[in-house]
Amino acid sequence: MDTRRKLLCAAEALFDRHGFTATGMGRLTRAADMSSRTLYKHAGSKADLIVAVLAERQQRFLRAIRVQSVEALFAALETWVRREGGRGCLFLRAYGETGGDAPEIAQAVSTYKAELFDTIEKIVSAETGGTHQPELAEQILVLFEGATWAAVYRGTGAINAARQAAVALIQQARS
Amino acid sequence: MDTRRKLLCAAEALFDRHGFTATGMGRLTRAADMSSRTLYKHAGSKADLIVAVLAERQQRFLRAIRVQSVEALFAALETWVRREGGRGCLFLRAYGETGGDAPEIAQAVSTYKAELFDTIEKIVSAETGGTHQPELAEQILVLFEGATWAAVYRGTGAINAARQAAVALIQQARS
DNA sequence: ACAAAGGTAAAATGATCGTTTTACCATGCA
DNA sequence: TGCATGGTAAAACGATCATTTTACCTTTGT
Repeated sequence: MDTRRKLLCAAEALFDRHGFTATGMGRLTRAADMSSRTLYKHAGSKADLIVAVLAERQQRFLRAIRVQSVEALFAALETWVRREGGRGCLFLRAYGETGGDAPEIAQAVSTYKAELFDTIEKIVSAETGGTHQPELAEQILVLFEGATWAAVYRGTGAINAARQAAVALIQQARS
Repeated sequence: MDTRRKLLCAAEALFDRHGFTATGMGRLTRAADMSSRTLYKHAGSKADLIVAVLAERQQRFLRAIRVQSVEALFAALETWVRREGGRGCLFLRAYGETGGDAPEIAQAVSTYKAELFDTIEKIVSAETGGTHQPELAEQILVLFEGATWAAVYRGTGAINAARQAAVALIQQARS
């Protein structure tokens, strides 16, 4: 089923570059190079398509930041932004566009963010000698979120700043 | 001209709660309790209205965070989020919904972010004894941005975490 | 040979979009 | 008295929205 992948790729790119609501199904069928009938047979509805795009993005992004140190975490984010461009967190953008009025999308966002926090918590724990430090993990999460968004208007320099701040906080916690 | 203020207030609330694109002019006229003719005479167009809302928000928000310490900066953010709710940065949301396809909105966003960075830079400078430290200021900016967004899904706890991280970074820079 | 599967193009559906128009009503000032 | 000013309601505008329908074309496996 190459069709579904083609659809998801086109949809992810368009949603990311032009926004979810502003991207119409007409533009999607053209970009994915398929008839609207085929699109609806695979996607179900636009909301379903958004959820599918988010699910695929979650897998891809979490795999991209599967690292073992805080330093590498921010390096991975920088690589991602250089490759894909930085337009903020796609999940929060989806949530913001619907105002939480679409429960399925709100659910996808909270699932992703929970897993993101979990990922960061594990990295932080590994760097501080296996100790549980939820407050420190939350600080790193905030830096990660901030780097993602600040990169929109300040470029990858913001990610570097975040990386240095994160390293400093970790080092301070270790002593 | 009470009419214009009524319009801007209603528009800001609806845009914030339901998104810019998803908020139609019909819903706006109902919320602002005025005819569409009156609305268009004051607003010009929807894009103009969005720009006007952002300009008003910029003034209001920057006034709310006009403080003299990093600690107070994050306390002010927490107060804001408690009062107005945390749905992320309205400017970046507007930018994300249009994908930068609307130059007037992109301009409003970059103007605001420049002034925000300036504000933070001054606070940081005051706290480090008048020295210029753009890297430290950028770290605080990233924490501020991250706190704004992480509060969407983690509540005000994320702002507290950011505040503590910021204070630690400032203290470390002072020694 | 045949039928199911999966695709196409193109038109139609009804709703909603942003915006403008038409026609009217109050107010206050000259 | 008269005439701007600033508002109202309601209809109409053409465009676009998400979605469905109709009718047809290729594959592919049995």
